[in-house]
Amino acid sequence: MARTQGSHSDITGPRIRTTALSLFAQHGFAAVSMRQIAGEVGVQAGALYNYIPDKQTLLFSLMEEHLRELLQTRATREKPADTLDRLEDFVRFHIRFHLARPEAVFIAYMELRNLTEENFAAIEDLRRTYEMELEAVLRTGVEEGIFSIPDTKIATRAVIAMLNGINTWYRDSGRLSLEEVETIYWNMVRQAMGHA
Amino acid sequence: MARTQGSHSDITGPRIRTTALSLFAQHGFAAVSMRQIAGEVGVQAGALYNYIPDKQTLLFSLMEEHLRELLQTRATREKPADTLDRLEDFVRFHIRFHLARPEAVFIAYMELRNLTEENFAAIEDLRRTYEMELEAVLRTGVEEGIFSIPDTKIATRAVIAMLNGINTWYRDSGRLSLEEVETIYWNMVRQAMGHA
DNA sequence: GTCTATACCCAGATAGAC
DNA sequence: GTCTATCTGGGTATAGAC
Repeated sequence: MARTQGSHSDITGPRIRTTALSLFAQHGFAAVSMRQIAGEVGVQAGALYNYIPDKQTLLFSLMEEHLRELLQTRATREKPADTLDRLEDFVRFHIRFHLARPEAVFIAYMELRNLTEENFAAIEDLRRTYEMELEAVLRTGVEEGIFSIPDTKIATRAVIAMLNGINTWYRDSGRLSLEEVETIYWNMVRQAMGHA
Repeated sequence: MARTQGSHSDITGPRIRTTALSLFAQHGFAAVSMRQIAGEVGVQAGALYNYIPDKQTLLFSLMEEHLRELLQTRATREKPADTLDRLEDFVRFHIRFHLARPEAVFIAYMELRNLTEENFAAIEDLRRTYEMELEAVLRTGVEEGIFSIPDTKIATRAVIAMLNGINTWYRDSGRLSLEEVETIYWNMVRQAMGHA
């Protein structure tokens, strides 16, 4: 993969990010070296620093980009008016979005320990924003009497944890289609929330 | 914490393990050095190798010990005859056992990437054994007609993921007691499994 | 923008004195 | 069983030539 020489600013920048994402997901942030990333990209380690200030910032920006895209995509989506439909929409959206980018999801959950304090706080803030939408739906449903759960905060966490678990086992080549998985989980979530 | 000199085989061995467990949970396996472990224990790095062959084996043995204790504890527990009671027993046991040793749980899930192929296979085998008990209960319940789930394998994973999520937020000092958390989750699980 | 070279530091693991 | 000392390799990041 050795590069002779030359200027490739449009290509190298994005390639560093996708390569780092993939390597961090496979081996973990701390276990991946800058030399390793550079090697896969096809440049020398020093060249990476034309694009990123340091390794920590690279990790943070990958996580931040992922969460911002999540919020952005969610925000521009048309939402059903009915509360039950809204929960179904959230569940199906969550599964689809997260299964489509397993590496980013994995990093965003597993590498929180490796963020500096400030960066950690920023990422947690974005995640909280996302989860608050789900909690709002659940609270509305409780007020309307269609859900029966004693604590919407806990129910929110339970739903998110259950859905995130899919990423640990789902494979495109598996025996169930994405649509089937969505439906199975949607039913479990609906029932768990005490919907009749 | 410098140790002058002398022999402490009964103390040092266990201390290495508890210290490593704690440091790995906090910073991640790859980010913790042998010198760091030795420093906290109060010995020089070289002395660690009187107790462990290498860092990889240390990680593996910590995970293995955790899972063996899980299986052991579970095996020697009296099980209710009724299927619904059995599921409730599993849920409450799982929550209690895992909340009691958050560091070991965290490592056993987060550091799988850092195991060699053989060690990974051994750990996954132990985990599968544990989860198979839950799946057996669910399958029995479906046959008896008290649960209504289309796929017991997926339901098993969903329940485990939901319960494991508790470890990411539960604190002894929080607003809910362990008993309350258990009951809330037990109800969500029961309903998710389609129990009337 | 990328290269080569390097500063500086720390990693895992071992050898041999005590 | 622990220490000190050390081997060997690799880490992040920077400097300066092209």
